[in-house]
Amino acid sequence: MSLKHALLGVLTVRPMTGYELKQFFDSSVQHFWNAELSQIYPTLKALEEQGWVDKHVEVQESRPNKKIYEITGSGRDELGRWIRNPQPTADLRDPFLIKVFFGANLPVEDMLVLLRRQMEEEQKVLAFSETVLTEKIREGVKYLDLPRHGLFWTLTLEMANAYRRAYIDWCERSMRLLEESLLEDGTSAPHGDRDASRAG
Amino acid sequence: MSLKHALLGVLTVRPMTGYELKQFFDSSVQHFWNAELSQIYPTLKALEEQGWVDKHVEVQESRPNKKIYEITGSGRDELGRWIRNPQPTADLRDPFLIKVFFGANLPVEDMLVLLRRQMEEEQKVLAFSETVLTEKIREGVKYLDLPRHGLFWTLTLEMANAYRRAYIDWCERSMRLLEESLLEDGTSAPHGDRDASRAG
DNA sequence: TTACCCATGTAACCCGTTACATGATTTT
DNA sequence: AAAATCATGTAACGGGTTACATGGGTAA
Repeated sequence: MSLKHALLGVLTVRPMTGYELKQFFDSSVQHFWNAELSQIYPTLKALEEQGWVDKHVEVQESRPNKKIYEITGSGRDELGRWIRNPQPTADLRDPFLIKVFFGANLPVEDMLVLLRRQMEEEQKVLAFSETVLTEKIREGVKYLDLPRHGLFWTLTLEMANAYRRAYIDWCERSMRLLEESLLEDGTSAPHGDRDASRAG
Repeated sequence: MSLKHALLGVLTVRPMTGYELKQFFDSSVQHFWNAELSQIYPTLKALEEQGWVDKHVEVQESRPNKKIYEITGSGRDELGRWIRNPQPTADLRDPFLIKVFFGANLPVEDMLVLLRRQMEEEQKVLAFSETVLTEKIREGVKYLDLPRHGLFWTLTLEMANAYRRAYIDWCERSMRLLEESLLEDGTSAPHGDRDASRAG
Protein backbone atom coordinates (compact mmCIF):
# COMPACT_ATOMS: atom_id res chain seq x y z
CA MET A 1 0.00 0.00 0.00
CA SER A 2 1.55 3.26 -1.14
CA LEU A 3 -1.38 5.41 -0.06
CA LYS A 4 -0.11 5.60 3.50
CA HIS A 5 3.16 7.02 2.29
CA ALA A 6 1.59 9.26 -0.29
CA LEU A 7 -0.48 10.81 2.51
CA LEU A 8 2.61 11.20 4.68
CA GLY A 9 4.27 12.90 1.76
CA VAL A 10 1.50 15.42 1.32
CA LEU A 11 1.48 16.10 5.05
CA THR A 12 5.12 17.21 4.83
CA VAL A 13 3.78 20.23 2.94
CA ARG A 14 1.52 21.25 5.79
CA PRO A 15 -1.01 19.76 8.23
CA MET A 16 -4.32 18.99 6.59
CA THR A 17 -7.71 17.37 6.99
CA GLY A 18 -8.74 14.30 5.02
CA TYR A 19 -10.88 16.49 2.84
CA GLU A 20 -7.98 18.79 2.06
CA LEU A 21 -5.72 15.84 1.34
CA LYS A 22 -8.20 14.67 -1.24
CA GLN A 23 -8.15 18.09 -2.86
CA PHE A 24 -4.38 18.14 -2.89
CA PHE A 25 -4.36 14.72 -4.53
CA ASP A 26 -6.80 15.83 -7.17
CA SER A 27 -4.76 18.88 -8.04
CA SER A 28 -1.26 17.46 -7.93
CA VAL A 29 -0.58 13.73 -8.23
CA GLN A 30 -3.80 13.28 -10.17
CA HIS A 31 -1.82 12.41 -13.30
CA PHE A 32 -0.34 9.26 -11.78
CA TRP A 33 -2.24 8.56 -8.60
CA ASN A 34 -5.71 8.82 -7.23
CA ALA A 35 -7.44 8.30 -3.91
CA GLU A 36 -11.03 8.36 -2.76
CA LEU A 37 -12.16 9.89 0.51
CA SER A 38 -13.57 6.52 1.52
CA GLN A 39 -10.04 5.22 1.40
CA ILE A 40 -8.32 8.28 2.85
CA TYR A 41 -10.26 8.45 6.11
CA PRO A 42 -9.53 4.89 7.31
CA THR A 43 -5.92 5.23 6.18
CA LEU A 44 -5.46 8.38 8.25
CA LYS A 45 -6.80 6.48 11.23
CA ALA A 46 -4.22 3.76 10.62
CA LEU A 47 -1.44 6.35 10.29
CA GLU A 48 -2.47 7.82 13.62
CA GLU A 49 -2.46 4.41 15.29
CA GLN A 50 1.06 3.85 14.02
CA GLY A 51 2.16 7.19 15.45
CA TRP A 52 3.15 8.61 12.08
CA VAL A 53 0.68 11.48 12.34
CA ASP A 54 -0.89 13.49 15.16
CA LYS A 55 -4.51 14.55 15.07
CA HIS A 56 -6.06 17.64 16.53
CA VAL A 57 -9.71 18.45 16.30
CA GLU A 58 -11.12 21.80 15.34
CA VAL A 59 -14.69 22.07 16.56
CA GLN A 60 -17.21 23.39 14.06
CA GLU A 61 -20.90 24.13 14.25
CA SER A 62 -23.39 22.96 11.71
CA ARG A 63 -20.90 20.64 10.07
CA PRO A 64 -18.60 17.79 11.19
CA ASN A 65 -15.56 18.80 13.22
CA LYS A 66 -12.34 19.18 11.27
CA LYS A 67 -9.69 16.62 12.05
CA ILE A 68 -6.36 18.10 11.21
CA TYR A 69 -3.50 15.67 10.74
CA GLU A 70 0.14 16.57 11.16
CA ILE A 71 3.12 14.38 10.34
CA THR A 72 5.30 13.36 13.32
CA GLY A 73 9.05 12.83 13.53
CA SER A 74 8.60 9.08 13.25
CA GLY A 75 6.29 9.73 10.32
CA ARG A 76 9.09 11.61 8.56
CA ASP A 77 11.51 8.81 9.35
CA GLU A 78 9.10 6.27 7.92
CA LEU A 79 8.58 8.34 4.78
CA GLY A 80 12.32 8.64 4.22
CA ARG A 81 12.79 4.93 4.83
CA TRP A 82 10.03 4.07 2.38
CA ILE A 83 11.29 6.41 -0.32
CA ARG A 84 14.79 4.95 -0.13
CA ASN A 85 13.50 1.38 -0.23
CA PRO A 86 13.93 -0.25 -3.66
CA GLN A 87 10.80 -0.13 -5.76
CA PRO A 88 10.07 -3.00 -8.16
CA THR A 89 9.48 -1.78 -11.69
CA ALA A 90 5.81 -1.14 -12.25
CA ASP A 91 4.27 -3.25 -14.95
CA LEU A 92 2.12 -2.04 -17.75
CA ARG A 93 -1.30 -3.51 -17.03
CA ASP A 94 -3.25 -2.04 -19.86
CA PRO A 95 -6.39 -3.85 -21.05
CA PHE A 96 -6.03 -2.17 -24.42
CA LEU A 97 -2.91 -4.25 -25.03
CA ILE A 98 -4.92 -7.41 -24.48
CA LYS A 99 -7.26 -6.21 -27.17
CA VAL A 100 -4.37 -5.68 -29.55
CA PHE A 101 -2.85 -9.00 -28.58
CA PHE A 102 -5.98 -10.78 -29.79
CA GLY A 103 -6.47 -8.41 -32.68
CA ALA A 104 -6.09 -11.23 -35.19
CA ASN A 105 -9.65 -12.19 -34.26
CA LEU A 106 -11.14 -9.26 -36.11
CA PRO A 107 -10.68 -7.44 -39.41
CA VAL A 108 -7.62 -5.25 -39.75
CA GLU A 109 -9.86 -2.28 -40.56
CA ASP A 110 -11.51 -2.61 -37.16
CA MET A 111 -8.17 -2.72 -35.45
CA LEU A 112 -7.16 0.44 -37.26
CA VAL A 113 -10.28 2.14 -35.93
CA LEU A 114 -9.47 1.01 -32.39
CA LEU A 115 -5.89 2.21 -32.61
CA ARG A 116 -6.91 5.58 -33.97
CA ARG A 117 -9.49 6.10 -31.27
CA GLN A 118 -7.07 5.08 -28.55
CA MET A 119 -4.43 7.39 -29.95
CA GLU A 120 -6.85 10.30 -29.95
CA GLU A 121 -7.76 9.65 -26.34
CA GLU A 122 -4.11 9.64 -25.36
CA GLN A 123 -3.62 12.88 -27.27
CA LYS A 124 -6.41 14.51 -25.31
CA VAL A 125 -4.94 13.39 -22.01
CA LEU A 126 -1.49 14.57 -23.09
CA ALA A 127 -2.81 17.96 -24.14
CA PHE A 128 -4.56 18.35 -20.80
CA SER A 129 -1.37 17.38 -19.04
CA GLU A 130 0.76 19.81 -21.01
CA THR A 131 -1.53 22.75 -20.34
CA VAL A 132 -3.80 22.50 -17.31
CA LEU A 133 -1.65 20.24 -15.14
CA THR A 134 1.55 22.08 -15.94
CA GLU A 135 -0.12 25.31 -14.91
CA LYS A 136 -1.52 23.72 -11.74
CA ILE A 137 1.95 22.69 -10.65
CA ARG A 138 3.34 26.14 -11.37
CA GLU A 139 0.59 27.71 -9.29
CA GLY A 140 0.91 25.15 -6.52
CA VAL A 141 4.63 25.74 -6.14
CA LYS A 142 4.07 29.49 -6.09
CA TYR A 143 1.09 29.44 -3.76
CA LEU A 144 2.63 27.04 -1.25
CA ASP A 145 6.03 28.70 -1.61
CA LEU A 146 7.85 25.42 -2.15
CA PRO A 147 10.46 26.14 -4.84
CA ARG A 148 12.45 22.99 -4.05
CA HIS A 149 9.41 20.80 -4.65
CA GLY A 150 8.75 22.33 -8.05
CA LEU A 151 11.50 20.43 -9.80
CA PHE A 152 10.30 17.05 -8.51
CA TRP A 153 6.68 17.78 -9.26
CA THR A 154 7.64 18.73 -12.79
CA LEU A 155 9.68 15.57 -13.19
CA THR A 156 6.71 13.33 -12.41
CA LEU A 157 4.56 15.23 -14.85
CA GLU A 158 7.32 14.83 -17.43
CA MET A 159 7.29 11.06 -16.93
CA ALA A 160 3.56 10.94 -17.42
CA ASN A 161 3.90 13.00 -20.59
CA ALA A 162 6.75 10.84 -21.87
CA TYR A 163 4.55 7.81 -21.40
CA ARG A 164 1.67 9.35 -23.31
CA ARG A 165 3.96 10.40 -26.14
CA ALA A 166 5.43 6.90 -26.36
CA TYR A 167 1.89 5.54 -26.47
CA ILE A 168 0.85 7.91 -29.25
CA ASP A 169 3.96 7.09 -31.29
CA TRP A 170 3.31 3.43 -30.84
CA CYS A 171 -0.28 3.78 -32.04
CA GLU A 172 0.96 5.59 -35.15
CA ARG A 173 3.61 3.00 -35.91
CA SER A 174 1.13 0.19 -35.33
CA MET A 175 -1.40 1.71 -37.68
CA ARG A 176 1.26 2.11 -40.35
CA LEU A 177 2.32 -1.52 -39.99
CA LEU A 178 -1.26 -2.72 -40.19
CA GLU A 179 -1.92 -0.63 -43.27
CA GLU A 180 1.15 -2.10 -44.92
CA SER A 181 -0.04 -5.61 -44.09
CA LEU A 182 -3.32 -4.74 -45.78
CA LEU A 183 -1.60 -3.65 -48.98
CA GLU A 184 0.93 -6.45 -49.07
CA ASP A 185 -1.51 -9.33 -49.23
CA GLY A 186 -5.16 -10.01 -48.80
CA THR A 187 -4.69 -13.56 -47.59
CA SER A 188 -2.93 -13.26 -44.28
CA ALA A 189 -5.11 -10.44 -42.99
CA PRO A 190 -8.89 -10.75 -43.24
CA HIS A 191 -10.83 -7.61 -44.04
CA GLY A 192 -14.55 -7.86 -43.77
CA ASP A 193 -14.65 -11.57 -44.60
CA ARG A 194 -16.41 -14.47 -42.89
CA ASP A 195 -13.75 -15.09 -40.29
CA ALA A 196 -14.09 -11.50 -39.23
CA SER A 197 -17.83 -11.46 -38.73
CA ARG A 198 -17.43 -14.61 -36.70
CA ALA A 199 -15.74 -12.75 -33.87
CA GLY A 200 -17.96 -9.68 -33.92
CA MET B 1 -12.39 -7.39 -15.15
CA SER B 2 -10.32 -8.09 -18.24
CA LEU B 3 -9.25 -11.56 -17.18
CA LYS B 4 -12.44 -13.10 -18.49
CA HIS B 5 -11.76 -11.67 -21.90
CA ALA B 6 -8.08 -12.43 -21.82
CA LEU B 7 -8.97 -16.07 -21.20
CA LEU B 8 -11.51 -16.02 -24.03
CA GLY B 9 -8.79 -14.59 -26.23
CA VAL B 10 -6.35 -17.36 -25.43
CA LEU B 11 -9.05 -19.95 -26.01
CA THR B 12 -9.43 -18.73 -29.59
CA VAL B 13 -6.01 -20.25 -30.19
CA ARG B 14 -7.14 -23.68 -29.10
CA PRO B 15 -9.10 -25.40 -26.29
CA MET B 16 -7.12 -25.62 -23.08
CA THR B 17 -7.21 -26.52 -19.42
CA GLY B 18 -6.78 -23.91 -16.70
CA TYR B 19 -3.28 -25.15 -16.15
CA GLU B 20 -2.40 -24.72 -19.80
CA LEU B 21 -3.95 -21.27 -19.86
CA LYS B 22 -1.67 -20.27 -17.04
CA GLN B 23 1.33 -21.52 -19.02
CA PHE B 24 0.22 -19.62 -22.08
CA PHE B 25 -0.13 -16.48 -20.01
CA ASP B 26 3.33 -16.90 -18.56
CA SER B 27 4.92 -17.32 -21.95
CA SER B 28 3.04 -14.71 -23.95
CA VAL B 29 1.26 -11.80 -22.31
CA GLN B 30 3.59 -12.01 -19.32
CA HIS B 31 5.12 -8.64 -20.25
CA PHE B 32 1.89 -6.76 -19.68
CA TRP B 33 -0.47 -9.11 -17.91
CA ASN B 34 -0.40 -11.81 -15.32
CA ALA B 35 -2.84 -14.26 -13.79
CA GLU B 36 -2.64 -16.79 -10.99
CA LEU B 37 -4.22 -20.22 -11.14
CA SER B 38 -6.24 -19.34 -8.06
CA GLN B 39 -7.89 -16.65 -10.14
CA ILE B 40 -8.09 -18.60 -13.40
CA TYR B 41 -10.07 -21.55 -12.08
CA PRO B 42 -13.00 -19.58 -10.64
CA THR B 43 -13.02 -17.34 -13.70
CA LEU B 44 -13.32 -20.33 -16.03
CA LYS B 45 -16.27 -21.49 -13.96
CA ALA B 46 -17.89 -18.09 -14.41
CA LEU B 47 -17.21 -18.17 -18.17
CA GLU B 48 -18.89 -21.55 -18.37
CA GLU B 49 -21.92 -20.30 -16.45
CA GLN B 50 -22.23 -17.44 -18.89
CA GLY B 51 -22.10 -19.86 -21.81
CA TRP B 52 -18.97 -18.34 -23.29
CA VAL B 53 -17.03 -21.59 -22.98
CA ASP B 54 -17.84 -25.30 -23.04
CA LYS B 55 -16.15 -27.74 -20.72
CA HIS B 56 -15.37 -31.36 -21.36
CA VAL B 57 -13.66 -33.60 -18.88
CA GLU B 58 -10.80 -35.91 -19.70
CA VAL B 59 -10.56 -38.59 -17.04
CA GLN B 60 -7.11 -39.27 -15.67
CA GLU B 61 -5.74 -41.71 -13.14
CA SER B 62 -3.47 -40.74 -10.33
CA ARG B 63 -4.06 -37.03 -10.87
CA PRO B 64 -7.09 -34.70 -11.09
CA ASN B 65 -9.17 -35.00 -14.23
CA LYS B 66 -8.39 -32.51 -16.94
CA LYS B 67 -11.10 -29.97 -17.61
CA ILE B 68 -10.71 -28.75 -21.14
CA TYR B 69 -12.38 -25.47 -21.99
CA GLU B 70 -13.40 -24.46 -25.48
CA ILE B 71 -14.72 -21.08 -26.58
CA THR B 72 -18.31 -21.06 -27.87
CA GLY B 73 -19.90 -18.97 -30.59
CA SER B 74 -21.37 -16.61 -28.03
CA GLY B 75 -17.94 -16.47 -26.41
CA ARG B 76 -16.44 -15.29 -29.70
CA ASP B 77 -19.20 -12.73 -30.06
CA GLU B 78 -18.55 -11.47 -26.55
CA LEU B 79 -14.81 -11.26 -27.19
CA GLY B 80 -15.35 -9.26 -30.38
CA ARG B 81 -17.81 -6.98 -28.63
CA TRP B 82 -15.40 -6.38 -25.77
CA ILE B 83 -12.43 -5.70 -28.03
CA ARG B 84 -14.38 -3.13 -30.02
CA ASN B 85 -15.66 -1.43 -26.89
CA PRO B 86 -13.80 1.83 -26.14
CA GLN B 87 -11.09 1.39 -23.56
CA PRO B 88 -10.36 4.27 -21.17
CA THR B 89 -6.69 5.27 -21.23
CA ALA B 90 -4.79 3.33 -18.59
CA ASP B 91 -3.20 5.50 -15.97
CA LEU B 92 0.35 5.26 -14.80
CA ARG B 93 0.07 4.07 -11.22
CA ASP B 94 3.70 3.81 -10.33
CA PRO B 95 4.72 4.12 -6.65
CA PHE B 96 8.17 5.20 -7.77
CA LEU B 97 6.68 8.43 -9.06
CA ILE B 98 5.26 9.14 -5.61
CA LYS B 99 8.76 8.79 -4.28
CA VAL B 100 10.07 11.26 -6.81
CA PHE B 101 7.16 13.59 -6.18
CA PHE B 102 8.22 13.89 -2.54
CA GLY B 103 11.90 13.82 -3.38
CA ALA B 104 12.40 17.28 -1.90
CA ASN B 105 12.26 15.59 1.49
CA LEU B 106 15.67 14.03 1.11
CA PRO B 107 19.13 15.00 -0.15
CA VAL B 108 19.56 15.31 -3.89
CA GLU B 109 22.38 12.77 -3.75
CA ASP B 110 19.97 10.19 -2.39
CA MET B 111 17.48 10.91 -5.14
CA LEU B 112 20.23 10.43 -7.70
CA VAL B 113 20.95 7.00 -6.23
CA LEU B 114 17.27 6.09 -6.41
CA LEU B 115 16.96 7.21 -10.01
CA ARG B 116 20.05 5.33 -11.06
CA ARG B 117 18.91 2.13 -9.39
CA GLN B 118 15.45 2.41 -10.91
CA MET B 119 16.94 3.04 -14.33
CA GLU B 120 19.12 -0.04 -14.05
CA GLU B 121 16.13 -2.17 -13.11
CA GLU B 122 14.24 -0.91 -16.12
CA GLN B 123 17.24 -1.65 -18.31
CA LYS B 124 17.31 -5.23 -17.09
CA VAL B 125 13.62 -5.69 -17.80
CA LEU B 126 14.02 -4.11 -21.22
CA ALA B 127 16.98 -6.35 -22.07
CA PHE B 128 14.99 -9.41 -21.06
CA SER B 129 12.10 -8.21 -23.16
CA GLU B 130 14.25 -7.57 -26.21
CA THR B 131 15.87 -11.00 -26.10
CA VAL B 132 13.98 -13.72 -24.25
CA LEU B 133 10.44 -12.46 -24.80
CA THR B 134 11.04 -11.58 -28.43
CA GLU B 135 12.31 -15.09 -29.00
CA LYS B 136 9.37 -16.59 -27.13
CA ILE B 137 6.92 -14.84 -29.39
CA ARG B 138 8.79 -15.94 -32.49
CA GLU B 139 8.71 -19.53 -31.29
CA GLY B 140 5.09 -19.34 -30.20
CA VAL B 141 3.94 -18.08 -33.59
CA LYS B 142 5.93 -20.79 -35.33
CA TYR B 143 4.91 -23.60 -33.01
CA LEU B 144 1.22 -22.75 -32.99
CA ASP B 145 1.31 -21.90 -36.70
CA LEU B 146 -0.46 -18.60 -36.24
CA PRO B 147 1.28 -16.18 -38.62
CA ARG B 148 -1.52 -13.63 -38.45
CA HIS B 149 -1.17 -13.39 -34.67
CA GLY B 150 2.55 -12.73 -34.86
CA LEU B 151 2.18 -9.12 -35.89
CA PHE B 152 -0.17 -8.29 -33.02
CA TRP B 153 1.89 -10.12 -30.46
CA THR B 154 4.95 -8.22 -31.62
CA LEU B 155 3.08 -4.93 -31.40
CA THR B 156 2.24 -5.43 -27.73
CA LEU B 157 5.82 -6.30 -26.96
CA GLU B 158 6.88 -3.19 -28.84
CA MET B 159 4.61 -1.06 -26.65
CA ALA B 160 6.08 -2.56 -23.51
CA ASN B 161 9.57 -1.85 -24.84
CA ALA B 162 8.68 1.68 -25.82
CA TYR B 163 7.44 2.26 -22.30
CA ARG B 164 10.66 0.95 -20.76
CA ARG B 165 12.76 3.07 -23.09
CA ALA B 166 10.77 6.18 -22.23
CA TYR B 167 11.26 5.35 -18.56
CA ILE B 168 15.01 4.93 -18.95
CA ASP B 169 15.32 8.18 -20.90
CA TRP B 170 13.32 9.96 -18.26
CA CYS B 171 15.58 8.66 -15.50
CA GLU B 172 18.61 9.92 -17.38
CA ARG B 173 17.14 13.34 -18.00
CA SER B 174 16.01 13.59 -14.39
CA MET B 175 19.46 12.72 -13.09
CA ARG B 176 21.00 15.33 -15.35
CA LEU B 177 18.58 17.99 -14.12
CA LEU B 178 19.23 17.10 -10.50
CA GLU B 179 22.97 17.22 -11.03
CA GLU B 180 22.63 20.65 -12.57
CA SER B 181 20.58 21.84 -9.63
CA LEU B 182 23.39 20.64 -7.37
CA LEU B 183 25.99 22.67 -9.26
CA GLU B 184 23.89 25.77 -9.64
CA ASP B 185 23.34 26.53 -5.97
CA GLY B 186 23.70 24.88 -2.63
CA THR B 187 20.74 26.67 -1.07
CA SER B 188 17.72 25.43 -2.92
CA ALA B 189 18.80 21.78 -2.80
CA PRO B 190 19.95 20.28 0.48
CA HIS B 191 22.79 17.79 0.35
CA GLY B 192 23.59 15.99 3.55
CA ASP B 193 22.36 18.79 5.79
CA ARG B 194 19.97 18.81 8.74
CA ASP B 195 16.81 18.96 6.69
CA ALA B 196 17.95 15.83 4.94
CA SER B 197 18.68 13.74 8.00
CA ARG B 198 15.32 14.79 9.34
CA ALA B 199 13.44 12.75 6.78
CA GLY B 200 15.75 9.77 6.79
C1' DT C 1 -34.66 25.35 -6.50
C1' DT C 2 -31.10 22.91 -7.95
C1' DA C 3 -26.61 21.94 -7.50
C1' DC C 4 -22.21 22.21 -5.55
C1' DC C 5 -19.10 22.88 -1.36
C1' DC C 6 -17.79 21.46 3.09
C1' DA C 7 -16.77 17.42 6.23
C1' DT C 8 -17.16 13.16 8.07
C1' DG C 9 -17.54 8.35 7.65
C1' DT C 10 -19.43 2.90 6.78
C1' DA C 11 -20.60 -1.14 3.87
C1' DA C 12 -20.49 -3.83 -0.09
C1' DC C 13 -18.20 -5.33 -3.74
C1' DC C 14 -14.42 -6.36 -7.21
C1' DC C 15 -10.07 -7.80 -8.41
C1' DG C 16 -5.73 -9.66 -7.42
C1' DT C 17 -2.10 -11.98 -4.48
C1' DT C 18 -0.57 -15.21 -1.10
C1' DA C 19 -1.14 -19.12 1.57
C1' DC C 20 -3.03 -23.50 2.19
C1' DA C 21 -4.50 -28.35 0.64
C1' DT C 22 -3.80 -32.77 -2.04
C1' DG C 23 -0.93 -36.08 -4.27
C1' DA C 24 1.22 -39.07 -7.98
C1' DT C 25 5.01 -38.65 -11.54
C1' DT C 26 9.21 -37.19 -13.34
C1' DT C 27 13.56 -34.91 -13.37
C1' DT C 28 17.87 -33.38 -11.07
C1' DA D 1 16.49 -37.28 -1.53
C1' DA D 2 14.78 -33.05 -3.13
C1' DA D 3 12.57 -30.37 -6.38
C1' DA D 4 9.84 -29.54 -10.28
C1' DT D 5 5.72 -30.90 -13.17
C1' DC D 6 1.00 -31.94 -13.65
C1' DA D 7 -3.75 -30.74 -12.10
C1' DT D 8 -7.25 -29.29 -9.37
C1' DG D 9 -9.08 -26.12 -6.15
C1' DT D 10 -10.43 -23.03 -1.38
C1' DA D 11 -9.59 -19.34 2.11
C1' DA D 12 -7.80 -15.27 3.74
C1' DC D 13 -6.22 -10.95 3.05
C1' DG D 14 -5.14 -6.35 0.78
C1' DG D 15 -6.22 -2.46 -1.75
C1' DG D 16 -9.29 0.17 -4.55
C1' DT D 17 -14.02 1.69 -6.32
C1' DT D 18 -18.85 2.53 -5.81
C1' DA D 19 -22.78 3.18 -3.18
C1' DC D 20 -24.91 4.69 0.90
C1' DA D 21 -25.62 7.98 4.92
C1' DT D 22 -25.88 12.73 7.03
C1' DG D 23 -26.69 17.63 6.70
C1' DG D 24 -25.95 22.76 6.84
C1' DG D 25 -24.20 26.67 3.86
C1' DT D 26 -23.58 28.96 -0.51
C1' DA D 27 -23.60 29.94 -5.45
C1' DA D 28 -25.96 29.47 -10.12
